[in-house]
Amino acid sequence: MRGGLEVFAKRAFLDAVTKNEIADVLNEIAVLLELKGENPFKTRAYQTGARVLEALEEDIGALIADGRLESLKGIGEALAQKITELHTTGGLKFFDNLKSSIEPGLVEMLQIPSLGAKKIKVLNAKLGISSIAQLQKACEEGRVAELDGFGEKSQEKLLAGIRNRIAYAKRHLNADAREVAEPILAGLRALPQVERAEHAGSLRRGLETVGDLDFLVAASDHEPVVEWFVTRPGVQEITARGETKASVRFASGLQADLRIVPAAQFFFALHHFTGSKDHNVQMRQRALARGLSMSEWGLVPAEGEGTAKEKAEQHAGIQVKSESELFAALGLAFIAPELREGLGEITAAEAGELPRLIELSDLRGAFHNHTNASDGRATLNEMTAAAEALGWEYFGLADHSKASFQANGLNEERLLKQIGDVQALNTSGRFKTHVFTGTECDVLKDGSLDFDDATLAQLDYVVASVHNAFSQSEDEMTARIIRALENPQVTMLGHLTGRLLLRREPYAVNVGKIIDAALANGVIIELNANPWRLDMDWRHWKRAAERGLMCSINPDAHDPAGLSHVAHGIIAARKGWLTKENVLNTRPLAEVQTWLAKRRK
DNA sequence: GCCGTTTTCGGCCCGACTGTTTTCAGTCG
Repeated sequence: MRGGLEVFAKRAFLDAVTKNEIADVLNEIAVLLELKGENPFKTRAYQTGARVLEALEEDIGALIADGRLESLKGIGEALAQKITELHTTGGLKFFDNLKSSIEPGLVEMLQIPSLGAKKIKVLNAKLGISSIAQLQKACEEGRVAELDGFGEKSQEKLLAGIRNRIAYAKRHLNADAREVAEPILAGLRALPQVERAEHAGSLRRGLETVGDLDFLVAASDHEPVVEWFVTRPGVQEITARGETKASVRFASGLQADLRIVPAAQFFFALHHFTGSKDHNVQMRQRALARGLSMSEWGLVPAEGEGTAKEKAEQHAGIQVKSESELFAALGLAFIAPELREGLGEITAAEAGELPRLIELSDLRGAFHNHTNASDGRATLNEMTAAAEALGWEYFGLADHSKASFQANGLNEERLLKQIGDVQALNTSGRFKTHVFTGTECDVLKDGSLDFDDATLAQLDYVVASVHNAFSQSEDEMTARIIRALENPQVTMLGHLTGRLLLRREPYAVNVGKIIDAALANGVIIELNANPWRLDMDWRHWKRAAERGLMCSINPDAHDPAGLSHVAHGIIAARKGWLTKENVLNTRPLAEVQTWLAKRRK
């Protein structure tokens, strides 16, 4: 969110403000209103408005011009006025005034666990605290514990939160979190008291990074399960421990939550804790429209006395034996966890228009792989053997080109020799897997390619990738990549934004224009399946694929184990609503050969 | 601030845990 605002400030005068930049401002307003102690429903209205804009597929400028903003559910008169002012003038007086009325240190204090708007207000009013540093000092001097509503424990917790806030705020790669989660899940399932166990949350939704782990268990006896959970190796701190819920923190900062529910409620709880928040809100609203109240406890009549939990315990509601039955109870087809982001999946499920999402078993091969000829760690034979062991019909080689000197990129001479090696290997019949010759060819600063067309024409396919001059302006970078896509020798674009999740920001590039150019030139955009990359981002795929963009799920493997990266790519592809028809490497060998030949003609 | 087959006011998703209370507010998801 903060990043978005910086972008907004920088380009406010250059160009029309985008819907995502407007959404960032609305979210920021919500935070500020919360700190002011405004009506929480007003705060929520701004957040809802931001979500509506983020999910908007139509051009915001057209909506404004036609005066149709208020036709969007969640946008009323006041928000429409503010959105219009932001879009047309690049600024918003209301936002400026609000910002200047609140000390920035108060916003920063929200990062500390157990500290919300109300407590921050008290700290500010009673002790004059308006920054994390001042809060730390007050805690150390024992002044916070003396306040009404605070105590010794709160003070200690705040101090710990301040000290650890960097580690706590850190997110974790989905792949890393999964590695921690799988043994815990297996262990839970092996406990005699446990009937069912699943992980939930953003890990189950397949989000590229996750903040914490969520485990859900149906168990007859709670205490032994909680005890087992909080004594896992690596647990540094038990942050909560109740009868049905426990939270622990690992040394890495990763937090894990355990929730125990009765078996009858398991699938309601699984759905609830798989989220996302937006998906859940929409599902609850749908339930309410049908006279039902939905929670992690169940789906019960909204009318009548008692809480949802009490009604569920009296079996007053609908019983389900799977998530499919839960969706069916609301007139919906089963929605895969990866789609539960509140981005149109409920409407599609109602209309029976959910896609049949791609699965790992649909893959018949993979492109964009390295060998020790450049910066890989295995030979051509070893990599081909690994591809054969996966049952793949084909394996696409793509070592670096000479401009990637740091990666030992191949020059023309070495590339031609490699082509000969591959041809010899294919004709030898040593492997059932066919090897495609290729290159990951550098896109040079001006958009020209690192090999000339005659050299590229000798290959089966070409991946064009940017590996240097990341600091070019958005216009330069966009033009550079488009020029590469316009070269008929290029088959696919590698890692579109160059991002490394949690490590390196994407370079500035206009994704929309790149997608337009790829469509216009019949070029594939890769979904780089390396768990650090997952690039192009899943958020762009749904719309792009609807327009006909072809995807290739590429492992970017540098050793045999790296081929399994495709599993991460499949998850990202599913989040992008992709079916096997959208992805080149689900097709049989002969079809792929035809496709590649046609593209290069 | 938004919304409406209960329509211009009065709701707005819901529950667990913690710490501080002595019946509950705040935070979190």
